[in-house]
Amino acid sequence: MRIAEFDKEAVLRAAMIAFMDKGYTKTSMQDLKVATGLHPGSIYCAFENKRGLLLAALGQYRADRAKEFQYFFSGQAPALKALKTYLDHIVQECISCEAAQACLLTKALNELAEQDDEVQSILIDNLSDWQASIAEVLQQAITNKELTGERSAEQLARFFIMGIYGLRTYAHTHPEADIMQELAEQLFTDLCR
Amino acid sequence: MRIAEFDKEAVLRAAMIAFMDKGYTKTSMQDLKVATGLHPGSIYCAFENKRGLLLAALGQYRADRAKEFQYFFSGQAPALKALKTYLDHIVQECISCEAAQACLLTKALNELAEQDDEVQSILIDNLSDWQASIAEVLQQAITNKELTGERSAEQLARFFIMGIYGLRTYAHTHPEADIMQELAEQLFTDLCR
DNA sequence: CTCTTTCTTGAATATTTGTTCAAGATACTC
DNA sequence: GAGTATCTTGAACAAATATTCAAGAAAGAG
Repeated sequence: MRIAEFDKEAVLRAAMIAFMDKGYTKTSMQDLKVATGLHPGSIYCAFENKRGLLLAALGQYRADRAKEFQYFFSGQAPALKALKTYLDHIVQECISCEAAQACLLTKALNELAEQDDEVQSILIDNLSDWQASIAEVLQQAITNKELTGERSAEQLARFFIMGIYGLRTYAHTHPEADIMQELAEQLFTDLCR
Repeated sequence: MRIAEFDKEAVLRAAMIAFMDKGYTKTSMQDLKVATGLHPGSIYCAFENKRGLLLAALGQYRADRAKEFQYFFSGQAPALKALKTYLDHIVQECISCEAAQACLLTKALNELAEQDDEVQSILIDNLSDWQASIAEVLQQAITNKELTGERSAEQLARFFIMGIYGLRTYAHTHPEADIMQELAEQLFTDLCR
């Protein structure tokens, strides 16, 4: 017997960053070797192939994001306030574009949608989950009368997520803090009207 | 003497579509040969290399979009009404995802930003131009009292463009007509508030 | 018609890519 | 401590890729 040496989560996070940095196609096995510290053989043994590594990384990403989400919304703060804090966090992520600021889901979606059906459906699943979580928060806000309920929680969630997609893309051209914050402010205000 | 046989604009449009379809990296010379009908030698003779073809295609794209923009905003319709028509047109583009629905600029931005500085700055230039054009339209709407002017034209233009970025990405997951139209409606309403 | 210039062709090239595999290393079991 | 199962290593492989180039084709000039 012999036990695997590497830390799977660490490897997957390293792969995530590499994929976000250069995109799936442009990230070579050489890049992945450097990023993860794993030799090709080990990668193929553990994840089947490059695509398998992407799938595993997507799984890890989903888990990480779910934990993050819980952190932001498990507190005592009113739903809408928590949502604002969450949005600010995302904006901060966009601004401080260290290495790979982008969301792996969005990045992969833009690159691989309509190319790889399985990946696409995984991405859509993940994003739908996320949207549902946001909708729950918004429903809570409506129930608490923080929002009028004029627009449904689902409707608002879709709009909110569209906004974040937009923010992320916008950050590629103008990652300046003041502009990004203004856009987020505007998005949030329109949500509350 | 001998004159070139191929139609440059047609070739560039074909290349545009190919690039939008698979992304720059994944579009092989073989793909480009099929798409454009040009043999590798001719492509290299006319555009230096694959990257040169992308740059040329981006130029053509800009010209085409500028003409399209003029078409939508040269009429007699009030500025805000024209903007709504323009937005509807973009939504329609997103829904009917024939081959490559995406905007070449957005697509390339998501793929190549932070990879190729020259391409990135060209993209930012183009998108800034576009934003400025939208801002002009909005300024006209403010002058005509179609809008309150509570928010500046530039501010609104940024928000509008962020919204379109978001719409385009959202279409990858849910290209259903009703959802897209609802999102666009919501975006436009919030612009007018 | 011939010459010359320029464009076109597509096979050849060099590079990069994802992937495999056999030899070596390691740690657990008995 | 020997045996063995499993992991690690990195060189080797095959496929795909961007690019080049020399030969062939076409069109205008003289």
